[in-house]
Amino acid sequence: MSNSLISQQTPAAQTPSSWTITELSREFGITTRTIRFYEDRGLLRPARRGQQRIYSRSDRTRLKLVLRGKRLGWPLDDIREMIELYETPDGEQKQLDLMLERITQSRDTLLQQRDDINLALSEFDEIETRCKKQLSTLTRRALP
Amino acid sequence: MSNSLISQQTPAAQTPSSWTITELSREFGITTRTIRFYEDRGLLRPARRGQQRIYSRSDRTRLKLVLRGKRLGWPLDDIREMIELYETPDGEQKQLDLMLERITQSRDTLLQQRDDINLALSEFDEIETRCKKQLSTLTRRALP
DNA sequence: CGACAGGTTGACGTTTACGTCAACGTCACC
DNA sequence: GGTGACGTTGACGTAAACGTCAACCTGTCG
Repeated sequence: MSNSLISQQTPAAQTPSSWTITELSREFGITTRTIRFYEDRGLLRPARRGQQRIYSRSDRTRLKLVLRGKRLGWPLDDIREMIELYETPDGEQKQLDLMLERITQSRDTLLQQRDDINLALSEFDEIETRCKKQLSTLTRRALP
Repeated sequence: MSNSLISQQTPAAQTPSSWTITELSREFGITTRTIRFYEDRGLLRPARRGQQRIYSRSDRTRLKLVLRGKRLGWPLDDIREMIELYETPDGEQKQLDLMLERITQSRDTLLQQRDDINLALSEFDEIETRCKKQLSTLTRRALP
């Protein structure tokens, strides 16, 4: 069994098993130029039929991972490293140790981000409560 | 009572109540140039003594919020909007409605980010487990 | 055959978020 | 009164992450 989380799954009934660049761009709401740019930066490695790019199921998964990384505000280079964690096959001891270290680092970043988010969320709750109180005060004044 | 979450608190025993730009830059590990740039983009509004900038307790809190926004990968303009939510005083109905809408938007973004983080974290757990299993296999082979 | 949709490469432009550097002010201290 | 430490403004440079545009290839439909 492969170590990769990105490898091909058993083909589900209706979903296609390969995509063109415009199909992917439409599905994810990004431009084809962006997708090619990601390839240029080593984030994607689609197959070719002649000149044209063909995106496999795993290429599509990679792209999803890229977009998730973007939503978290990670730079592309960091995203590439992160994705490599998903695909690295069973390696040697040194390789595995390095992977574990990188996982720890990425996890620390994620946990920090999650803490930041939880703080912001609770502060927003507080502000929202105040707003609503203020609003009800206003309407009470308006209807005496 | 003010509506702001950033307003001055009762001065705690030891903490100073104003800072210079270099003090802040050292405390948060950013350059003075960056701090001035944030001011330029409307994220900070320090007082002046002559030409020099003086940062109050609330300026420092704002800066902390900026850095938190950066850790979440938000663009500076979005961070400014977010911070304005913290400071807007009691407004009129229209203003309050707008605030509530913005809070909802920011919260949606944060919740999406938190979902992404939780997904990534659980995937990393999975990868880590595999790595460790693989490692123990290696050491078992090494010591027959 | 022509024309058109879809894809490719390369060059160049643009925005964001800073860094770098030069020239100048100012205050304290020796 | 010079000389640092600290601070300011302005001009310019830069890396990342794309967008824009032109020129070209390729299959296919009428």
